[in-house]
Amino acid sequence: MNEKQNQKSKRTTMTISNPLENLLGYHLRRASAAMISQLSQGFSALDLKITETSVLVMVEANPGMKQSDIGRALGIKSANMAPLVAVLSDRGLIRKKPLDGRSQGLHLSEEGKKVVKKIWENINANEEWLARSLDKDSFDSLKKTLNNIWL
Amino acid sequence: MNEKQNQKSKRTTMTISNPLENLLGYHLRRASAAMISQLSQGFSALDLKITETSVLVMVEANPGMKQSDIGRALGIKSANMAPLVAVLSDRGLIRKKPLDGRSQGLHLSEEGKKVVKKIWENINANEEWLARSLDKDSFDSLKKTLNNIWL
DNA sequence: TATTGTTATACTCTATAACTATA
DNA sequence: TATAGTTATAGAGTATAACAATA
Repeated sequence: MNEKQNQKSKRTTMTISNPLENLLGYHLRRASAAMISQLSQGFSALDLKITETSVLVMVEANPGMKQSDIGRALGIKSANMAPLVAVLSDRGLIRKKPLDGRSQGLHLSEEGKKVVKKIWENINANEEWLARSLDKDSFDSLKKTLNNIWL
Repeated sequence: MNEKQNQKSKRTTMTISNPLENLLGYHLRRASAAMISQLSQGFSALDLKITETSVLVMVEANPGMKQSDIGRALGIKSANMAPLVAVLSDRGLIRKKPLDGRSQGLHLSEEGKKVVKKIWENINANEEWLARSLDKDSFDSLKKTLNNIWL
């Protein structure tokens, strides 16, 4: 008899009020966190972090590009790009070719190209997960709304 | 004489391709980061972190609520709630009142009530900043879309 | 047994400051 | 002078593991 009401709290059905639920910023933060958690889980099989995958995808799309340009495009500071690129280079996923005395162009290795294919599989699966969570119309309108506003 | 083309790169107008721009997940992450940066800046004047302000707002809306319930509502793990609540308590913004032998209800102090007013000023300013960035229709549809989906 | 709260610890991402070397 | 890249370090948020005390 009325078992549902007793599922969470035993005595009083003390309802929780969350004023943050009315805020767009709050939902933006929660939605982003949920998405990142989902995406990271997929990338863990490749032993890659999200920032690392974003750099690999950029190198694939812009072979020979300097890491400073990639960092600017992704909003990653040069101080954080340095160790990030070092890891990818040490793992043999990217190669550095000198452009001049101070800057080096980044290229994918053969191994890197294989890895990027798997990265895209995960990215596409994540977008589908988002689409499932949002329904098609909301997904499209959200993408259009957010596109080219931030950065 | 075509000065605009020379604003960014000197020699070649090497256009950067960013395939991530087509992804909703990417924009969600960037938008959330931009919003958090904006909001944190406002809270720094109060010497409060975003997670701390979210707890204070919840205590204001639910006086006497246990920290475990607040953590659940906000998606903050109990291991992270403990030091968070301790800081707010040490600063005299909240008070703990024992509910039973193991749980304690949280309440705002007078000082805490004053601080929450300023928190709301910052939150409202942030929402207005978001609305300005997005235009009214997109803002409303975004809020409706994200509402009650995540968590 | 499950819940409340705590401590310790580690990881990801981001930020600033200071620095070297090159254009 | 400005840019490319690096190192060191700190902070904010989140995660797991292990634990004591209580319901």
